[in-house]
Amino acid sequence: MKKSTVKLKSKLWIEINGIKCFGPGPCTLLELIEETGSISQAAKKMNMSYKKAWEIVSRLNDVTGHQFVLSNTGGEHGGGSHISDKAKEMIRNYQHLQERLQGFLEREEGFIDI
Amino acid sequence: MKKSTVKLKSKLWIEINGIKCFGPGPCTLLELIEETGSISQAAKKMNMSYKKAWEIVSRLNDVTGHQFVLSNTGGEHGGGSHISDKAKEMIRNYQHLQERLQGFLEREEGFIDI
DNA sequence: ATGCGTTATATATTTAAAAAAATAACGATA
DNA sequence: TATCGTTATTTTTTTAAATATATAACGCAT
Repeated sequence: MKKSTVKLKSKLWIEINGIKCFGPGPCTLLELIEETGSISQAAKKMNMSYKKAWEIVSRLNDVTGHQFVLSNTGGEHGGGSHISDKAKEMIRNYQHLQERLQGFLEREEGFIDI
Repeated sequence: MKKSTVKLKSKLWIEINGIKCFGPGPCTLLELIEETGSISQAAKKMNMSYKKAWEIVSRLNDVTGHQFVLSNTGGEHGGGSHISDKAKEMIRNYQHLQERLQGFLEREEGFIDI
């Protein structure tokens, strides 16, 4: 008889004025926009449709009142996007929070007994 | 200019052998089964289809190897269900954990600045 | 002017999840 | 044996989410 493995899992997100706008998906997306310089390439890298990526960016800019992502259309390579310092700060905060939550869950996991 | 309200939210669940089996839904369901003595009435009370409720119960019994919910079919009132001590223990553990997580999030919320 | 890759947006299609509906079995009771 | 409300299960329908497709605009380069 094999002992079963018990794991605590969670999903963490931020709501602004009641609107869910920042979780694991948006966080990864922002990182990839920074890395690739483009929303469409970022979306492709994480197997997300451009439309969904655009909606995330749009909602983020909208609800925070900050320009998390700045975009240009046209030009040499068709345009592109990059993220603001505010966005970078948000990424850092979220990741730090995520790590602390992970620690919390791992400590608690020991107390779950089935 | 009104300051926007920032809230940290999370969802917490337990996986056994990689299978998600206990979260807020199942927890409420078990409580209502205890309260009503029936899966169907419990499901109705929380606006859940009987089928989904039954699947939750089935998976829970299956994956834990414990009889979290014990059912009888037929008989005076058509049968019914009740939950085991193991299930009650699980509910307590989960709720306690949820409370501690809530505290964690509220403390962290102050550090999020947008 | 034409081509390029991108942003921006709307529309259509597909997929997955949830709910609803239908059916059978069960066992006490009348 | 007919009735009852439940559990148990399958099948159908509805709903929601995600994806795919299509189109226009943009501005630089050739």
